[in-house]
Amino acid sequence: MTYRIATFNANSIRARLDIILAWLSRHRPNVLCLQETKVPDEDFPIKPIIQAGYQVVFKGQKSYNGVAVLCLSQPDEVSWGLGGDDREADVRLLSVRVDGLRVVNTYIPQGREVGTPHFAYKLDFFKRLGEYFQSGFSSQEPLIWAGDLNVALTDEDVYDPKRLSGQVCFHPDEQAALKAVAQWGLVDVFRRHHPEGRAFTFWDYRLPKSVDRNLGWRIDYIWVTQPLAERSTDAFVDLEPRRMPKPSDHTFLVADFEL
Amino acid sequence: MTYRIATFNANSIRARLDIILAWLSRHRPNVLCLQETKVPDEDFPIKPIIQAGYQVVFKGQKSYNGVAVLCLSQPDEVSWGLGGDDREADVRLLSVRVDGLRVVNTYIPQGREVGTPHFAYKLDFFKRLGEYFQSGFSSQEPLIWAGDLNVALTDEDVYDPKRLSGQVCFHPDEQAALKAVAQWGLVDVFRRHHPEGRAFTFWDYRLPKSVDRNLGWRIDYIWVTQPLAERSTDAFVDLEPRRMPKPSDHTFLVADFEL
DNA sequence: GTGTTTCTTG
DNA sequence: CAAGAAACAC
Repeated sequence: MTYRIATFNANSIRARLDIILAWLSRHRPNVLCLQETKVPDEDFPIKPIIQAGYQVVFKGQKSYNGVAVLCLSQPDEVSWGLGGDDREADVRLLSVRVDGLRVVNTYIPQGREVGTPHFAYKLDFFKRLGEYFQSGFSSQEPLIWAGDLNVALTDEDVYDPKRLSGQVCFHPDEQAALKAVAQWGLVDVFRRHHPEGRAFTFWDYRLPKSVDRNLGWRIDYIWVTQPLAERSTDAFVDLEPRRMPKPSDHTFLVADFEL
Repeated sequence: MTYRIATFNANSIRARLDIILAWLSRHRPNVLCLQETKVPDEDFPIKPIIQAGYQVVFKGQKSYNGVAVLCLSQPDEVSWGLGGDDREADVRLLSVRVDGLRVVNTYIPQGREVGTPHFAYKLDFFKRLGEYFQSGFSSQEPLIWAGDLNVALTDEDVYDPKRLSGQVCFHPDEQAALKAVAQWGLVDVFRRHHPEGRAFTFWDYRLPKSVDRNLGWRIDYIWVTQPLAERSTDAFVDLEPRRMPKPSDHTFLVADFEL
């Protein structure tokens, strides 16, 4: 049976609720990872999601960050954050076990400007995430790491690699940090199915007509361990939600598996 | 042929653009007077109005006030304000000649609290408006005075005359000031067709369920000189726009004439 | 450009 | 309750 997992940076789950519900109804993923829900837990829109037939786990705060995982099956073994006393990580990393799979949903810090404390925090977040996988899981087991990673890895992953080289989200230090995490034993399922070619998941609101001119970035990912890579049948970006009225600046990335 | 004129306090023309365009398309008034456009002239949404088949003249400012007149025919002899050096009156009174009629669109000051300088300005505005009609026009000619006058005249014009008596927008001094203007030779076309009965044009956002409980005020008017009063065939309040999502706190008042 | 919050106004 | 402004973040 085909098992579908998707990821979407909603940029406010409340502002995007209609788009998300329509997308769930149309694509019926087994799991949807959401980032930037931007809502305190007491205001999270649980009801319409339940009504759509999904289980939901989440953690958020006012204004910034916030992650959620929606599942057709009941998830178990839910955990948040990277351990230690970094409470911000709790609204950036949400891990669930569902249908016998481990799903780790992350909203990696954006980093603001190269050289700032925010940028250092981003690199450190990757480092701790690498340790998190290393010490907590086996890459021989089926594990999915999905989310907005706020890093484009190659020249094919940004609209203008020359101009953007060294900028935040396209800087060698970030790329190395992300690769180091993946080195543990993760495969970029989108690239597995599309080894070359541009396909973006994010288009800045601030660039006029960025979608029409395809001035985008591939910064949302679904990485999987080998047992799942072997069973992956397809991966694609769905442009449609980014072309709807009042879109997020990101769109949905989808991966299918034959389980 | 039936000639239709309407007035609407939009409470932001940008926030109400869809409601206004839908209403224009459905009711096709020859003239629509708008108040509280709340937009500087450089940001006024001219294009969609032209595309709807209307000419438009307007004057506004940031945040507060602002008036506009939309016409199927091209208006001429456009003027703003009451003369003198009161620049606020320029974004509260807009006069056009169109189809051989004089249309004076006003957004009368709300007055804030009885006894304040704002209340005094409101009374003075009425006084100067009386002089404006007296010295500039003949009540034997067809003239229309429309807009948000921020005064309810009778006990039939507010939801609770006992409680509201003496309050701002239902105070004897305001009522006298409005009547003194009308005394020049103007007929309240809504009351001409509905000599009694409650029919409101404004429901405060702050009163819970004010529309359902009909806790309203009749403070928007279309007044006409005798030549037009004789030709008036109907006048009505259209509740529908006040029941739509994201409504203004006012709704449309309409008057039809056989010209 | 599009979210968020907080403030001010009616 | 719902406009607008201003500040902040991405």
